[in-house]
Formats: sequence, C-alpha cells, structure tokens
Amino acid sequence: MTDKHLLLIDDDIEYTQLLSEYLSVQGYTLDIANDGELGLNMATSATHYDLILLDVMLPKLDGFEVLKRLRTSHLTPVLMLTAKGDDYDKILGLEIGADDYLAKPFNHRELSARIKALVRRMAMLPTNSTQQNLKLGDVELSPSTQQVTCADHPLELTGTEFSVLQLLMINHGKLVTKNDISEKVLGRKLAAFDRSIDMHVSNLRKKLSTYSQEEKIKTLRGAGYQYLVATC
Amino acid sequence: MTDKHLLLIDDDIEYTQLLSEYLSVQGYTLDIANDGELGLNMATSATHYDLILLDVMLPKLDGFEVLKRLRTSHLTPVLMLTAKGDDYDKILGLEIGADDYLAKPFNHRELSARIKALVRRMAMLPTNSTQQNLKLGDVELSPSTQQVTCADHPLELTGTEFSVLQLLMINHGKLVTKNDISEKVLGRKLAAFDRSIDMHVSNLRKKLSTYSQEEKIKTLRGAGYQYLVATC
DNA sequence: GCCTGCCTTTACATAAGCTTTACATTTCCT
DNA sequence: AGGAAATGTAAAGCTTATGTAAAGGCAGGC
Repeated sequence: MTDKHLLLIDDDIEYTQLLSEYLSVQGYTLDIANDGELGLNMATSATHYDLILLDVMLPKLDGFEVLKRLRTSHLTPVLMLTAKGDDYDKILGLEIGADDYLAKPFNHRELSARIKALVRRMAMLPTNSTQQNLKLGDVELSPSTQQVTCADHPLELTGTEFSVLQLLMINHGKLVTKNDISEKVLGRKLAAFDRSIDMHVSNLRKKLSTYSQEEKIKTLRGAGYQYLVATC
Repeated sequence: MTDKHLLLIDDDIEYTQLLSEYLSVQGYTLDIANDGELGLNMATSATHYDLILLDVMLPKLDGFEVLKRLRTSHLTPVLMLTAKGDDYDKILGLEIGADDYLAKPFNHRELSARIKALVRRMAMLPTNSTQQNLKLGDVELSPSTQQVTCADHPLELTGTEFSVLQLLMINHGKLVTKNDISEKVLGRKLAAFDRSIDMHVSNLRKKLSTYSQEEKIKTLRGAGYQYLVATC
C-alpha cells in the first residue's frame, strides 16, 4: 500500500530483524545497515530513501556523526532512535537536523505512527530536486550547465533569472508567492515596495518571448506568479 | 531571527504565560487560545501559522476534535501536547494528522528543539501548501494553484473572491456571518453600510452560475451567507 | 582605477480589482 | 398594506499592484 522505502541504521541485529518484519507488514520496504559507515554510504547512494531510522549507538560512526555528515548533502528525513532516554541526546539530535526522536524501548505502534506522520508530511514536498533537468513545453532548463533553451534556441539568462525560472518550473502549475521567490532565490524576505522580483520576471518574460509566443509566466495579482503548464 | 508565528491552544493560563515568555525569547511570535473553539477559529482564520501547539485536554472542543476539524481545511503542522503519557493517545493523535507529540511534563528545551525541527522542515514547503483542496458537488477549489473549477470549467476569480469562496466552502452548511468574512478575508471589522462583502458574493454567484444552475450560496438575511451542501 | 555585468531602485503608465454609490428589489415587521 | 431595513447588482470611483524603461549602485575582473 504505502510502498515507501526506508533505511534502518542500527547495530542490534536481532532488533533490526524484528523491526524489519514489523515494518514489512505495514507495507514499507526496509533496507538495513548494521554500522554507521555503511549506513551513511547507503543513505548517500543513488537509492532514494523516504525516511531514515537512525540509532545513536553505532560502531564505526555514531548516529550524530552520521546525521551531521548526511546533512551536508541530503535532506532526507531522519527519525533517531536511542537506548538512552537522555533529554540532552534528544535535543542534540533534533538540533543537528533530525526530524523526530524516539527513546528505546518504544511502542512499535508509536514508531509506526511517527513514521507515517513523517512520510505523510514529506509527501507534500515538491518532488523535483534542484539538480534535475526540467522540460516543459518548448522550454528546457539544465542546472548542471546553467543552460536554458526555448524552442531549441539557447537563452542568455543571468544567474538570478535562471533561479527564478527554475523555481517556477519546479512548481509549475502552482502559485509561487513573491515572498517565496525572494526568500529562495535572493535569500531575503520580500520588503514592501521591493520590485526586484517583478523586474526579474519581466526580464525573463522578455527573453522567453524571443522564440515563443505563448504566455508562460502568469501573474496572480496580489499573490505571486505561476508557470503555466503546456496546454497541448 | 526565526520570526515564525505559532499558535498555542491550551487552557492552563499560567502555563501558557510561561511558555509564551519562553518561546518569545526564542524569537517566535506566539498567539494563545485558551479553549478549543477559539483555537480552531484562530487556526482557520486568515492569519498564517507556521505551527500549532495543541493540548489534548481542552474546554469546549478537545484537542483531537480540533485537529480533526482543522484537517478538513488546513494542513498546518501540529505538535500535540498532553498531560497523559498514554501511548494510545499519542498514536491516535499522530494517526489523525498530528506531526509530533510530546507528553507533559516535558523539558522546555526538548519542546523548543522539536518546534525548531518541525519549523525547519516546514520551511521547505511552499507557503500556500498548508491548505487543503476542497470539493463540493461540481465545484473544486485548489489553494496551491489558486484555481477554482465548476463542472470542470476553470473560473477566473479574483484573490478576494477566491478567499470568500474558500471560507464558505470550508464552512459549508454552516452560517458564515458577514463580519466573519470581513475579518477573515479582508482583515477588518465589518463597518456599517459596508457593502463590499455583498459585492464579492454577488460577483461569485455570477461567475459560479456560468456553468451550473443550482444555487450554491444562500443568503441568510440579517445574518450572513451559507454554502449549500450538494443535495445529490 | 576603470570596465562590465547584473542586481536594485526609481519613476511613471497602466490595469486590475476593491469599494462606494445609487437605485431596484426583497424581506420582515406591525 | 405600508414602511423600514436588508440585499442584489450595475456602474463609477479610487486605490494599489504590476509592467517596464531607465538610472543608479555595487562587485569582480583586468
């Protein structure tokens, strides 16, 4: 039913077996790593995990260290587990980027409920990563080369224009508020009377219109902008 | 620094005062509701909350009920609090849509860490994604795309019209007073002889009637308006 | 130091849409 | 029925958001 892919990093082999069975029944696919090093490798591999269950006490690389290193490159949600009921541990874990924390021994149904809650919430995130190539209608955007083409003609975009277009394309069909654009692209809150975003959008439209007639960026007055999905 | 807006729903006034102070220092803006009904109202008002802290034991409407009703229209993250350490409660809360659960008495720093973790994760979402899509009869409303369709035909609504319709649809079957509409949509009290709401409703009706005959918005004279539930 | 490119600000025209006005119509009360 | 109050709505008025050209400013490169 759920078909979500989880990674469990825990050195207690008996325990992992048990959890594995329990979570399989719930409809999750579960991979297991019995030490921190392997766990980190798997977590950062090409395999996409929807959620990582991470024990704190681990051989080779402890849970905090795994989390810290994972967070340098990945935003995968992490639920930490620990034998200690130590508050300090909890707080530290959450501070350095864990999404939830559960002290052993825990009720399996609580674990299951917390997993479900996290997965449910994560499903709301836009699926596209910022690394992915995007193609919508006659517009193609390639993050690796910073290149955008419209009807096969390359466009000369500035870095900011590129980022704005990318954000709009990732969220195509959806409203993207000016404040979101400002925060994500310019790294600052939208101030009153700040017209920068309008200008970048205006410039984008001008460049996009060079090789294509159809309107691509729609204004939602009082709200923001929206990249129109191809109607064909 | 954070500047995040939280809503605390808890009837223990002393306790809320304390938490309020504590969280203010952390840089959060905190609104407080001392009963479930008020809390639900505030949570569904035009004010956007980044996170709701919800006690289970509440006068008028208990925490579970508040959460259930909130979730019919909003996906705002909720952290539940409870005096009981009851696992069953926790699981129930998480099942019906809470994002986290903390048993009282808790370490303030743990609360703070969990809030931070949730807010951090939620910051990755587009702003308007915390509102549910609504569908009643042949009318569909989608906050993320700011799109309303009637019998599968898209309607061109203004921002205000959209918000009025959303409010009416959220409270379908119930009376929504003009003052409520004015406060939640326009952000101001309804003044005498103010006909704005009437006009917005009038325009809405006109647009809705384009593709559908049945009356959708009923006038309750002297009181307000009501979105009629589909009779089929 | 001086380009050069790009982001931001300024300024103004324009358009969108919210509010007000005015009047017709309906409802309710006595 | 008569009248007051509330509502429906077209149209005018007004406020504000937006589009965009042009000027200003800032930083990196040569």
